[in-house]
Amino acid sequence: MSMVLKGCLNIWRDCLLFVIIRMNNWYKLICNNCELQLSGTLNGGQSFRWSKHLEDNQECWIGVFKKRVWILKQNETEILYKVFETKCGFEKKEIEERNELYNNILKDYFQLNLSLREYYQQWSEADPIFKKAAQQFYGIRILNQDVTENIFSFICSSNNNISRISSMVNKLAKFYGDKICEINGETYYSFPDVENLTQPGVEAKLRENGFGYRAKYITKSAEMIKEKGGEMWLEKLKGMDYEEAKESLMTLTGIGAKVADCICLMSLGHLGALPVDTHVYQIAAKFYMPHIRNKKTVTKKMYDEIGDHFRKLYGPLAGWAHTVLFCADLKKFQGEL
DNA sequence: CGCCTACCTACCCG
DNA sequence: ACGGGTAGGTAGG
Repeated sequence: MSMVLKGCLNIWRDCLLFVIIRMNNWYKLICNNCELQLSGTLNGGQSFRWSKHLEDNQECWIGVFKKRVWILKQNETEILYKVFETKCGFEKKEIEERNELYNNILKDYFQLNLSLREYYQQWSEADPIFKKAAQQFYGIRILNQDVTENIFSFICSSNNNISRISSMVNKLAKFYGDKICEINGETYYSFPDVENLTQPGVEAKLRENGFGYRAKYITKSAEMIKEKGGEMWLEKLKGMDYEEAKESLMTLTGIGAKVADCICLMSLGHLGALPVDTHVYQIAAKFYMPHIRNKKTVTKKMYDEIGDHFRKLYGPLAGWAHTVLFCADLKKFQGEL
Protein backbone atom coordinates (compact mmCIF):
# COMPACT_ATOMS: atom_id res chain seq x y z
CA MET A 1 0.00 0.00 0.00
CA SER A 2 2.76 2.42 0.93
CA MET A 3 4.57 1.38 -2.25
CA VAL A 4 1.55 2.41 -4.29
CA LEU A 5 1.28 5.65 -2.39
CA LYS A 6 4.97 6.33 -2.91
CA GLY A 7 4.57 5.63 -6.63
CA CYS A 8 1.68 8.06 -6.84
CA LEU A 9 3.62 10.70 -5.02
CA ASN A 10 6.56 10.23 -7.37
CA ILE A 11 4.35 10.60 -10.40
CA TRP A 12 2.72 13.64 -8.87
CA ARG A 13 6.11 15.13 -8.08
CA ASP A 14 7.27 14.50 -11.66
CA CYS A 15 4.15 16.17 -13.00
CA LEU A 16 4.68 19.16 -10.78
CA LEU A 17 8.35 19.31 -11.72
CA PHE A 18 7.41 19.14 -15.38
CA VAL A 19 4.86 21.93 -15.05
CA ILE A 20 7.33 24.12 -13.21
CA ILE A 21 10.03 23.51 -15.78
CA ARG A 22 7.83 24.04 -18.77
CA MET A 23 6.06 27.12 -17.46
CA ASN A 24 9.00 29.05 -16.12
CA ASN A 25 12.15 27.90 -17.80
CA TRP A 26 13.35 27.84 -21.32
CA TYR A 27 15.78 25.12 -22.27
CA LYS A 28 18.88 26.40 -23.98
CA LEU A 29 20.89 25.30 -26.94
CA ILE A 30 24.00 27.22 -27.89
CA CYS A 31 23.68 28.26 -31.53
CA ASN A 32 24.82 31.42 -33.21
CA ASN A 33 22.05 33.04 -35.21
CA CYS A 34 24.17 33.18 -38.36
CA GLU A 35 24.05 29.36 -38.28
CA LEU A 36 20.26 29.21 -37.95
CA GLN A 37 17.56 31.69 -38.84
CA LEU A 38 14.34 30.30 -37.40
CA SER A 39 11.87 32.37 -39.40
CA GLY A 40 13.26 31.61 -42.86
CA THR A 41 13.90 27.98 -42.02
CA LEU A 42 10.56 27.19 -40.40
CA ASN A 43 8.46 29.40 -42.63
CA GLY A 44 10.12 28.69 -45.97
CA GLY A 45 7.80 26.01 -47.28
CA GLN A 46 9.83 23.06 -45.99
CA SER A 47 7.55 22.10 -43.15
CA PHE A 48 3.89 23.01 -42.96
CA ARG A 49 3.60 22.49 -39.22
CA TRP A 50 5.11 25.68 -37.79
CA SER A 51 3.34 28.89 -36.95
CA LYS A 52 4.38 32.20 -35.48
CA HIS A 53 3.47 32.65 -31.85
CA LEU A 54 3.95 35.53 -29.44
CA GLU A 55 5.02 34.86 -25.89
CA ASP A 56 6.13 37.64 -23.52
CA ASN A 57 5.89 39.86 -26.58
CA GLN A 58 8.71 37.95 -28.26
CA GLU A 59 8.55 36.18 -31.59
CA CYS A 60 8.41 32.41 -31.13
CA TRP A 61 7.65 29.49 -33.40
CA ILE A 62 5.35 26.71 -32.32
CA GLY A 63 5.27 23.40 -34.13
CA VAL A 64 5.16 19.63 -33.88
CA PHE A 65 7.77 17.01 -34.64
CA LYS A 66 8.88 13.74 -33.01
CA LYS A 67 5.49 13.53 -31.29
CA ARG A 68 6.25 16.62 -29.25
CA VAL A 69 5.15 20.24 -29.38
CA TRP A 70 8.04 22.67 -29.47
CA ILE A 71 8.09 26.40 -28.84
CA LEU A 72 11.29 27.96 -30.13
CA LYS A 73 12.81 31.41 -30.02
CA GLN A 74 16.32 32.67 -30.49
CA ASN A 75 18.74 35.43 -29.62
CA GLU A 76 22.22 36.15 -31.00
CA THR A 77 23.82 33.10 -29.47
CA GLU A 78 21.13 30.69 -28.29
CA ILE A 79 18.01 28.80 -29.21
CA LEU A 80 15.58 28.96 -26.29
CA TYR A 81 12.79 26.42 -26.25
CA LYS A 82 9.99 24.63 -24.41
CA VAL A 83 8.82 21.09 -25.06
CA PHE A 84 5.42 19.52 -24.45
CA GLU A 85 4.87 15.78 -24.40
CA THR A 86 1.86 13.55 -24.02
CA LYS A 87 2.94 11.99 -20.74
CA CYS A 88 3.78 14.16 -17.78
CA GLY A 89 5.13 11.36 -15.60
CA PHE A 90 7.89 10.57 -18.05
CA GLU A 91 11.16 8.82 -17.33
CA LYS A 92 12.88 10.11 -14.26
CA LYS A 93 15.54 12.26 -15.73
CA GLU A 94 17.14 15.30 -14.28
CA ILE A 95 16.64 18.61 -15.96
CA GLU A 96 20.17 18.67 -17.36
CA GLU A 97 19.76 15.21 -18.78
CA ARG A 98 16.47 16.11 -20.42
CA ASN A 99 17.97 19.31 -21.77
CA GLU A 100 20.70 17.22 -23.37
CA LEU A 101 18.17 14.80 -24.86
CA TYR A 102 16.14 17.63 -26.36
CA ASN A 103 19.25 19.45 -27.55
CA ASN A 104 20.26 16.34 -29.44
CA ILE A 105 16.85 16.07 -31.05
CA LEU A 106 17.04 19.71 -32.14
CA LYS A 107 20.60 19.33 -33.41
CA ASP A 108 19.44 16.42 -35.50
CA TYR A 109 16.33 18.23 -36.79
CA PHE A 110 18.26 21.35 -37.77
CA GLN A 111 21.36 19.36 -38.84
CA LEU A 112 23.51 21.62 -36.71
CA ASN A 113 26.52 19.34 -37.10
CA LEU A 114 26.90 20.90 -40.53
CA SER A 115 28.42 24.37 -40.29
CA LEU A 116 26.87 26.80 -42.78
CA ARG A 117 29.53 29.48 -42.74
CA GLU A 118 31.97 27.78 -45.09
CA TYR A 119 29.24 26.59 -47.45
CA TYR A 120 27.61 30.01 -47.70
CA GLN A 121 31.05 31.44 -48.50
CA GLN A 122 31.64 28.81 -51.15
CA TRP A 123 28.22 29.34 -52.76
CA SER A 124 28.65 33.14 -52.61
CA GLU A 125 31.96 32.89 -54.43
CA ALA A 126 30.41 30.67 -57.08
CA ASP A 127 27.35 32.85 -57.64
CA PRO A 128 26.76 36.60 -57.14
CA ILE A 129 22.99 36.06 -57.09
CA PHE A 130 23.38 33.68 -54.18
CA LYS A 131 25.65 36.18 -52.47
CA LYS A 132 22.96 38.84 -52.66
CA ALA A 133 20.20 36.53 -51.40
CA ALA A 134 22.45 35.32 -48.58
CA GLN A 135 22.73 38.79 -47.04
CA GLN A 136 19.16 38.64 -45.85
CA PHE A 137 18.70 34.88 -45.90
CA TYR A 138 21.61 33.80 -43.74
CA GLY A 139 21.17 30.73 -41.57
CA ILE A 140 18.65 28.97 -43.82
CA ARG A 141 18.77 25.28 -42.97
CA ILE A 142 17.39 22.13 -44.50
CA LEU A 143 15.29 20.46 -41.84
CA ASN A 144 15.80 16.75 -41.32
CA GLN A 145 12.14 15.80 -41.22
CA ASP A 146 10.17 12.63 -40.68
CA VAL A 147 9.81 10.64 -43.92
CA THR A 148 6.17 9.72 -43.45
CA GLU A 149 5.11 13.28 -42.72
CA ASN A 150 7.14 14.49 -45.68
CA ILE A 151 5.64 12.00 -48.11
CA PHE A 152 2.06 12.94 -47.32
CA SER A 153 2.71 16.67 -46.89
CA PHE A 154 4.29 16.96 -50.31
CA ILE A 155 1.60 14.85 -51.94
CA CYS A 156 -0.70 17.62 -50.67
CA SER A 157 1.56 20.29 -52.17
CA SER A 158 0.80 19.54 -55.81
CA ASN A 159 -0.81 22.41 -57.69
CA ASN A 160 -1.54 24.07 -54.39
CA ASN A 161 -0.63 27.04 -52.21
CA ILE A 162 1.18 27.05 -48.89
CA SER A 163 -1.73 28.15 -46.74
CA ARG A 164 -4.00 25.41 -48.05
CA ILE A 165 -1.20 22.82 -47.82
CA SER A 166 -0.71 23.77 -44.16
CA SER A 167 -4.39 23.41 -43.43
CA MET A 168 -4.45 19.98 -45.09
CA VAL A 169 -1.42 18.70 -43.19
CA ASN A 170 -2.91 19.92 -39.92
CA LYS A 171 -6.15 18.15 -40.77
CA LEU A 172 -4.30 14.88 -41.40
CA ALA A 173 -2.77 15.21 -37.93
CA LYS A 174 -6.06 16.15 -36.31
CA PHE A 175 -8.06 13.34 -37.93
CA TYR A 176 -5.55 10.51 -37.78
CA GLY A 177 -2.75 11.51 -35.41
CA ASP A 178 -2.60 11.36 -31.61
CA LYS A 179 -3.39 14.28 -29.37
CA ILE A 180 -0.27 15.62 -27.69
CA CYS A 181 -1.48 18.53 -25.61
CA GLU A 182 -3.45 21.73 -25.54
CA ILE A 183 -1.86 25.16 -25.44
CA ASN A 184 -3.87 28.38 -25.23
CA GLY A 185 -7.00 26.55 -26.34
CA GLU A 186 -5.27 25.05 -29.37
CA THR A 187 -4.92 21.26 -29.55
CA TYR A 188 -1.80 19.78 -31.10
CA TYR A 189 -1.56 16.37 -32.75
CA SER A 190 1.30 14.17 -33.89
CA PHE A 191 1.49 13.23 -37.56
CA PRO A 192 -0.22 9.87 -38.18
CA ASP A 193 1.56 6.63 -39.08
CA VAL A 194 0.98 5.11 -42.52
CA GLU A 195 -1.20 2.45 -40.90
CA ASN A 196 -3.66 5.09 -39.66
CA LEU A 197 -4.14 6.40 -43.18
CA THR A 198 -5.12 2.99 -44.54
CA GLN A 199 -8.31 2.72 -42.45
CA PRO A 200 -11.56 2.50 -44.41
CA GLY A 201 -13.27 5.81 -45.10
CA VAL A 202 -10.18 8.00 -45.17
CA GLU A 203 -10.52 9.05 -48.80
CA ALA A 204 -14.17 10.09 -48.39
CA LYS A 205 -13.39 12.03 -45.24
CA LEU A 206 -10.50 13.86 -46.88
CA ARG A 207 -12.63 14.69 -49.90
CA GLU A 208 -15.31 16.11 -47.63
CA ASN A 209 -12.61 18.25 -46.12
CA GLY A 210 -11.40 19.84 -49.31
CA PHE A 211 -8.40 17.71 -50.24
CA GLY A 212 -9.70 17.29 -53.79
CA TYR A 213 -7.98 14.70 -55.96
CA ARG A 214 -5.14 14.48 -53.42
CA ALA A 215 -7.44 12.42 -51.17
CA LYS A 216 -7.03 9.45 -53.48
CA TYR A 217 -3.26 9.95 -53.81
CA ILE A 218 -2.94 9.91 -50.02
CA THR A 219 -4.95 6.78 -49.36
CA LYS A 220 -3.56 4.93 -52.36
CA SER A 221 0.04 5.75 -51.47
CA ALA A 222 -0.58 4.75 -47.85
CA GLU A 223 -1.92 1.40 -49.06
CA MET A 224 0.98 0.95 -51.45
CA ILE A 225 3.51 1.63 -48.68
CA LYS A 226 1.71 -0.82 -46.40
CA GLU A 227 1.77 -3.45 -49.13
CA LYS A 228 5.47 -2.92 -49.74
CA GLY A 229 6.17 -3.57 -46.06
CA GLY A 230 5.15 -0.40 -44.22
CA GLU A 231 7.73 0.68 -41.68
CA MET A 232 10.22 -1.83 -43.09
CA TRP A 233 9.95 -0.27 -46.53
CA LEU A 234 10.43 3.21 -45.10
CA GLU A 235 13.55 2.03 -43.28
CA LYS A 236 14.87 0.47 -46.46
CA LEU A 237 14.21 3.75 -48.24
CA LYS A 238 16.45 5.55 -45.77
CA GLY A 239 19.33 3.25 -46.65
CA MET A 240 19.14 3.82 -50.41
CA ASP A 241 21.30 6.16 -52.43
CA TYR A 242 19.70 9.21 -54.06
CA GLU A 243 18.77 7.74 -57.44
CA GLU A 244 17.34 4.56 -55.97
CA ALA A 245 15.34 6.40 -53.31
CA LYS A 246 13.91 8.86 -55.83
CA GLU A 247 12.91 6.05 -58.15
CA SER A 248 11.25 4.11 -55.32
CA LEU A 249 9.31 7.16 -54.17
CA MET A 250 8.08 7.78 -57.70
CA THR A 251 6.38 4.39 -57.75
CA LEU A 252 3.87 5.85 -55.27
CA THR A 253 0.87 7.60 -56.69
CA GLY A 254 0.85 11.36 -56.43
CA ILE A 255 4.64 11.47 -56.30
CA GLY A 256 6.46 12.72 -59.37
CA ALA A 257 10.01 14.01 -59.79
CA LYS A 258 9.48 17.23 -57.87
CA VAL A 259 7.77 15.74 -54.83
CA ALA A 260 10.27 12.86 -54.76
CA ASP A 261 13.12 15.37 -54.70
CA CYS A 262 11.49 17.27 -51.83
CA ILE A 263 11.36 14.05 -49.83
CA CYS A 264 14.93 13.09 -50.75
CA LEU A 265 16.23 16.53 -49.78
CA MET A 266 14.23 17.11 -46.61
CA SER A 267 13.91 13.72 -45.03
CA LEU A 268 16.42 11.32 -46.57
CA GLY A 269 19.57 13.41 -46.31
CA HIS A 270 20.23 13.69 -50.04
CA LEU A 271 21.36 17.29 -50.01
CA GLY A 272 22.08 17.38 -53.73
CA ALA A 273 18.43 16.66 -54.56
CA LEU A 274 16.96 19.76 -56.12
CA PRO A 275 13.18 20.05 -56.46
CA VAL A 276 12.31 22.02 -59.61
CA ASP A 277 8.96 23.68 -59.21
CA THR A 278 7.47 26.74 -60.89
CA HIS A 279 9.48 29.08 -58.64
CA VAL A 280 12.77 27.36 -59.38
CA TYR A 281 11.94 27.22 -63.05
CA GLN A 282 11.20 30.98 -63.03
CA ILE A 283 14.45 31.72 -61.19
CA ALA A 284 16.43 29.49 -63.55
CA ALA A 285 14.88 30.98 -66.68
CA LYS A 286 15.28 34.55 -65.49
CA PHE A 287 18.83 34.49 -64.14
CA TYR A 288 20.67 31.37 -65.21
CA MET A 289 19.34 29.65 -68.31
CA PRO A 290 17.85 32.19 -70.74
CA HIS A 291 17.36 29.51 -73.40
CA ILE A 292 14.56 27.87 -71.42
CA ARG A 293 12.44 31.02 -71.28
CA ASN A 294 8.92 30.96 -72.71
CA LYS A 295 8.50 27.23 -72.28
CA LYS A 296 5.01 26.20 -71.29
CA THR A 297 5.82 23.17 -69.21
CA VAL A 298 8.89 21.76 -67.52
CA THR A 299 9.70 18.55 -69.40
CA LYS A 300 11.67 15.77 -67.76
CA LYS A 301 14.71 16.70 -69.79
CA MET A 302 14.43 20.32 -68.71
CA TYR A 303 13.84 19.25 -65.12
CA ASP A 304 17.13 17.37 -65.07
CA GLU A 305 18.93 20.13 -66.95
CA ILE A 306 17.91 22.73 -64.34
CA GLY A 307 18.93 20.46 -61.47
CA ASP A 308 22.27 19.68 -63.12
CA HIS A 309 22.94 23.36 -63.73
CA PHE A 310 22.62 24.14 -60.02
CA ARG A 311 24.51 21.02 -58.98
CA LYS A 312 27.39 22.09 -61.19
CA LEU A 313 27.22 25.62 -59.77
CA TYR A 314 26.91 24.76 -56.08
CA GLY A 315 28.30 21.24 -55.74
CA PRO A 316 27.07 18.27 -53.70
CA LEU A 317 24.86 20.35 -51.37
CA ALA A 318 23.13 22.11 -54.26
CA GLY A 319 19.69 21.34 -52.85
CA TRP A 320 20.57 23.24 -49.71
CA ALA A 321 21.92 26.21 -51.63
CA HIS A 322 18.91 26.35 -53.90
CA THR A 323 16.63 26.47 -50.85
CA VAL A 324 18.22 29.79 -49.91
CA LEU A 325 17.37 31.18 -53.35
CA PHE A 326 13.92 29.68 -53.15
CA CYS A 327 13.37 31.23 -49.74
CA ALA A 328 14.41 34.68 -51.00
CA ASP A 329 12.09 34.36 -53.97
CA LEU A 330 9.21 33.12 -51.82
CA LYS A 331 9.52 36.02 -49.38
CA LYS A 332 9.72 38.50 -52.22
CA PHE A 333 6.61 36.93 -53.64
CA GLN A 334 4.83 37.12 -50.30
CA GLY A 335 5.73 40.81 -50.05
CA GLU A 336 7.99 40.34 -47.06
CA LEU A 337 11.05 41.69 -48.80
C1' DC B 1 10.30 11.09 -75.18
C1' DG B 2 7.32 15.54 -75.67
C1' DC B 3 3.06 17.60 -75.31
C1' DC B 4 -1.74 17.88 -73.81
C1' DT B 5 -5.51 17.74 -70.57
C1' DA B 6 -8.06 16.78 -66.38
C1' DC B 7 -7.90 17.02 -61.66
C1' DC B 8 -10.08 19.69 -56.39
C1' DT B 9 -10.27 23.89 -54.01
C1' DA B 10 -9.65 28.52 -52.21
C1' DC B 11 -8.11 32.81 -52.89
C1' DC B 12 -6.58 36.72 -55.70
C1' DC B 13 -7.34 40.03 -59.05
C1' DG B 14 -9.53 42.48 -62.93
C1' DA C 1 -20.41 41.08 -58.66
C1' DC C 2 -18.51 37.10 -61.00
C1' DG C 3 -15.33 34.48 -63.68
C1' DG C 4 -10.69 33.31 -65.17
C1' DG C 5 -6.12 32.39 -63.39
C1' DT C 6 -3.19 30.21 -60.28
C1' DA C 7 -0.97 28.03 -56.22
C1' DG C 8 6.13 24.63 -54.63
C1' DG C 9 2.37 18.92 -59.88
C1' DT C 10 0.95 14.35 -61.33
C1' DA C 11 -1.30 10.73 -64.04
C1' DG C 12 -2.92 9.06 -68.14
C1' DG C 13 -3.52 9.52 -72.94
